[in-house]
Amino acid sequence: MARIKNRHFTDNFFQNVYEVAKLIPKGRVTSYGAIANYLGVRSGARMVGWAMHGCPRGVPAHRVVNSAGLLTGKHHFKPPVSMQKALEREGIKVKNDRVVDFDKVFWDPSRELLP
DNA sequence: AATCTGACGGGCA
DNA sequence: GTGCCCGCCAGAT
Repeated sequence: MARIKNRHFTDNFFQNVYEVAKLIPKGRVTSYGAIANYLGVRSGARMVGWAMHGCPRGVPAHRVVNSAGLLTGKHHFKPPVSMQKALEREGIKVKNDRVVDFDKVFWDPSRELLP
């Protein structure tokens, strides 16, 4: 697929991001890059992050962290600690803004979710 | 129109 | 493990 550079494509991309985010099982987390990869945009991790900037209600944005398991987006929550709180409430342990056992709670849409 | 920034990722020293 | 650089694309100024 050649690069499609119109608004329609980005709108779909944002929608897809929200859909995938909603599918993240409770007690699991995923990364921006994983979602981008699942959507076919290899280097769209930043776009996923930007999509979360306007995440509608019902989208568990707190379950999306960066590839290192860091809660890089916590500063966008009010209060910022609410992200960690939400994760801990679901059984995910967070220490020093980092998800403990990230490899085990990691949920890869491309692998666990079938197209 | 040009430039900078950003809830990122991967590669390399 | 840590730090720096580059690529990536959409908004904001």
